Amino acid sequence: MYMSSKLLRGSLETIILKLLSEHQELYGYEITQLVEEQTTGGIKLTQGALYPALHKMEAKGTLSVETRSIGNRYRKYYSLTKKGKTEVAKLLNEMEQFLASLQLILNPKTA
Amino acid sequence: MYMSSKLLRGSLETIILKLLSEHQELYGYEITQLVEEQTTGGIKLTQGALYPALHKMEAKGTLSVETRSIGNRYRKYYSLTKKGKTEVAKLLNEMEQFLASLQLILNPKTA
DNA sequence: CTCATATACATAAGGTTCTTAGGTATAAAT
DNA sequence: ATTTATACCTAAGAACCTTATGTATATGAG
Repeated sequence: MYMSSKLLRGSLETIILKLLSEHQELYGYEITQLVEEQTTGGIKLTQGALYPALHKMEAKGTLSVETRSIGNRYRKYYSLTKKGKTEVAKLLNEMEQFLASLQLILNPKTA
Repeated sequence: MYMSSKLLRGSLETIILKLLSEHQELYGYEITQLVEEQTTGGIKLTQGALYPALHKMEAKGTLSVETRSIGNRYRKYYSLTKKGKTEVAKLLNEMEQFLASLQLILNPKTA
């Protein structure tokens, strides 16, 4: 499990929040599967990046956790807090602004 | 002079190479101006990020430098080496792939 | 004419965020 | 029975940036 691109730097948190804004709750491993599926393998998260990110977001108060037993195992289900919902909107907005700027560099108007 | 977004992490080198693929030669300060103009202020490079990046790219062999006197001052003009031209293509390709993947997360097909 | 701002280079300390590498344990598949 | 998948975790180190600072010349405003 690897991440594939240093371009991902800085966008992991936004990606996690965005997915949780569409799924109500997700556990860590599930997030890595979702990202890989939705991007058809284009983006693969490393666990070394994912878990610390989740813990950080929980500490910040944007995510809440509920540990649930599945047979002899457990999963930690994450969901957005109220603060998290505000944060998604903010980060998605920032990302769109940035991507728009980046497009201006990548595709300069030939006008 | 500030950078505005942690999302820029990892894309600075690509941006510099892309601009030099369109301008033949540019000096450092000129690059910061160009980026700010082309993105209408959306992206502002910091000198603390720019100059080390230029030095690193020169060391890697993707850029060549020519120091030129302008009155009592000097400017360091950078241009793409042969290796640099190959690198631009590669990095632009990687960035497009990544952005395409990112779009799949941001705008999941509702189909 | 003087003082602030713009131009133009540079480095260094520190922080964030990742990679890489390891560790533990259960479940399923070959 | 052994490998692969699931599912959590941490730690050392690297990479890349921010912030702060330094130096020096040129220009513009009052």
